[in-house]
Amino acid sequence: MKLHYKDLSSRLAEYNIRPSIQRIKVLDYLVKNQCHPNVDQIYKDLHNDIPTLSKTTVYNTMNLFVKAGLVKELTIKDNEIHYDIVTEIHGHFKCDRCSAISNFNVDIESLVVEELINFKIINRDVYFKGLCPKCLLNIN
Amino acid sequence: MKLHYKDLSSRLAEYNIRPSIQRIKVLDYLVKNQCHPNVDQIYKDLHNDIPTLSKTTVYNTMNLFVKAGLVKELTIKDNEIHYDIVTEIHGHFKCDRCSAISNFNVDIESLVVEELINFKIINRDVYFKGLCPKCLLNIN
DNA sequence: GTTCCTGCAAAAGCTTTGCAGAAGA
DNA sequence: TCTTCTGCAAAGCTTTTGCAGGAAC
Repeated sequence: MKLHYKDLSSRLAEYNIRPSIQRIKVLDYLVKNQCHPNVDQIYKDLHNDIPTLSKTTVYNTMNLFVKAGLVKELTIKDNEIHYDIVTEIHGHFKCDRCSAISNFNVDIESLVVEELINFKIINRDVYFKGLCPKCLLNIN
Repeated sequence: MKLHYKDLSSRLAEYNIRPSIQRIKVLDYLVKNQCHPNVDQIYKDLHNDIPTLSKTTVYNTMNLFVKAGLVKELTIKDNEIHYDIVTEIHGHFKCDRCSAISNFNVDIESLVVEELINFKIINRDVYFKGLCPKCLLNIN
């Protein structure tokens, strides 16, 4: 599935975001590489394509995307912020060894927590840590 | 319930941590104020009691406590790291408005996730965001 | 006497801010 | 033309590191 300028541009338009070249490229990157990147990864990978790109613009773009609801920030304790273009509810698994992040499906929408009955829950996140299959093999 | 030097000291000993005055005071603070503090809060609140205390020592102490398993770092996307002396598994709710963090009980240990069958899950965290009862009242 | 701990100062790393020039409507 | 966007430089914050003096065992 290859996304072209028009598709990306109209996707931005849905979120009331104007289509600059930088924003198009960042969105394209996020869609093609669903890998929970941080700002540095996005910057480094796009730098070849747009040599004049600055990190500030990547920061601006990601903050804009988050505010618009196009991407989500991951609830992951790390030094940097990681982003996810899949905004449907799902869990995240982070490997303690290789730091790779995987998505998984989990039903926490139907979870009723007695103690939170008077709270308004807007966002639910599930975050597991441990060892991924690849690292488990390498250890044994 | 008042904890004295001996109780605190032996609790540290259980985790093979030597009982310096600073460490005793930090542990005392954590036990008395189960409030998910960050380094700055701990530092500010203990500074009156120990005027010579430095932030570096608080950082050192908390890193030591985490490594020993005496406290846990919260999985909360914030600029700072928050700590929890309750190490049993439970969920955290953070209010978007007043930033207060509350604990709640949730059973995610029994949750079986098909996709993670080949993963080794060491740590499970549930993190909800939204509005706490107090802030809900103030808005309406 | 040795080892470990504290705390100052400096450094490191991520993110935001100010601003001038460029691009877009 | 007027508003918005980009990107450089600098600043802001949290956290870590180096190190010398001090404390603990």
